[in-house]
Amino acid sequence: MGHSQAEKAKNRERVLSEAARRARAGGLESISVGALMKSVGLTHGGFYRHFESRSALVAEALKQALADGEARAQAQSAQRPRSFSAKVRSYLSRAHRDARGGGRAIAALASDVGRADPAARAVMEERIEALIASMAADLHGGEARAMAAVSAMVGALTLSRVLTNPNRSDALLRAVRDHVIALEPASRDAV
Amino acid sequence: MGHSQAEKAKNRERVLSEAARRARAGGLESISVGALMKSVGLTHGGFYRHFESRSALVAEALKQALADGEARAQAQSAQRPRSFSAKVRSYLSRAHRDARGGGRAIAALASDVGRADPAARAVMEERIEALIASMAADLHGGEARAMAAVSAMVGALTLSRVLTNPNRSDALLRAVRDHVIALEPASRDAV
DNA sequence: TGTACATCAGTGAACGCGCGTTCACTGATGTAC
DNA sequence: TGTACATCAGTGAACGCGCGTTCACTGATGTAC
Repeated sequence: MGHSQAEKAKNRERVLSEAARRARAGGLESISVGALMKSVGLTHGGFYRHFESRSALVAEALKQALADGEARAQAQSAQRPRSFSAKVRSYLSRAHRDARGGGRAIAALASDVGRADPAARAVMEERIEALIASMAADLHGGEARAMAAVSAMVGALTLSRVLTNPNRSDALLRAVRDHVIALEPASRDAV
Repeated sequence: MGHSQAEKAKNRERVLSEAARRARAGGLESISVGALMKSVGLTHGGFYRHFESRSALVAEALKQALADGEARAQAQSAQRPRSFSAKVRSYLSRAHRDARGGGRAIAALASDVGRADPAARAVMEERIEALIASMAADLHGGEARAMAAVSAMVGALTLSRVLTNPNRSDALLRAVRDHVIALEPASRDAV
């Protein structure tokens, strides 16, 4: 059994990213110390060599969940910058709706965080503002339209995960996708 | 101490509506049998004269939370039918954002329910479809636009509850409110 | 380079606590006569 | 109308269970000499 410093750092990261995955899939409250450690192949006692408490982990897991989602989105657009419509299509895709543990974290965790303490809310606030700013840039500075776009995307993803009728869920995603894409001036004016 | 049948029915309703209030404020998982009974002035043991289990209560509380929200909305428009823009203004008001235990339940509970069993999802699905249909009627049959409107409203309310900066939260509500109101043909064409 | 020792990641038993649930009991309700 | 009795809403102690957390221990790591 190796307990080197390098392995410790690696284990900490494995615990954290598994916690982030669980948070995205089942909410922040679904993170349990025992189940978490078990799923990375460790026993619960060792948890406290990495984190001061469950609550400290949850705070970090929220950050990690948000960062993971953005990293994934940026990885997709790394080769060449993706168009506004490609971003919207990806966000409102069936694959994203069904990727419970994957996916971006804002939609999955927004109502959880809305009920949480101001510190957690501030962490997510920063990511929401960044998303609005990024959309506003795509929309050539229209912040109001960017807010509408982000709200519609987050709302649609959340609602599509409730609908049990797959056709209706798909239809909702498609309708909102087309609506948001049409907010882009270039696509409106066909420049 | 009176234990009449009339009082039993009244107590059951008090427990249920308190459970619905707690669900809207803190999520379905925030309902605890002990705290719930205490807050209506009873002891925990009596709970099982009214509900088979906590999980049975949660299912009913979800229905109640959804029904309460709609009852409140309908009460407002009882005197005279409210205009589309009045409905949107009310939904995206600061008062609604800040009414944690009051308010309508879809936005507060959608991500919780999205992770829940299909039965719970079907309960909320019905209310989502009804809301889309009602908005579509206001929008003269534009179901796609109604889906975009509902998504934007639910998303904006959820996100506005995360933002800690009150000015930005207000700005988000205003931007989405104006955007959604502009979806109504009459308001666009100024008939 | 080799040896002795301190460190500390990880183990697994044990802890207190809060939770949902059960149960024997109480006493007002409401029915049968 | 009055009396006896069964019912059952509500009480509060007790239960098992899972949870977060603690702790004595193990043994590989990595440093000091």
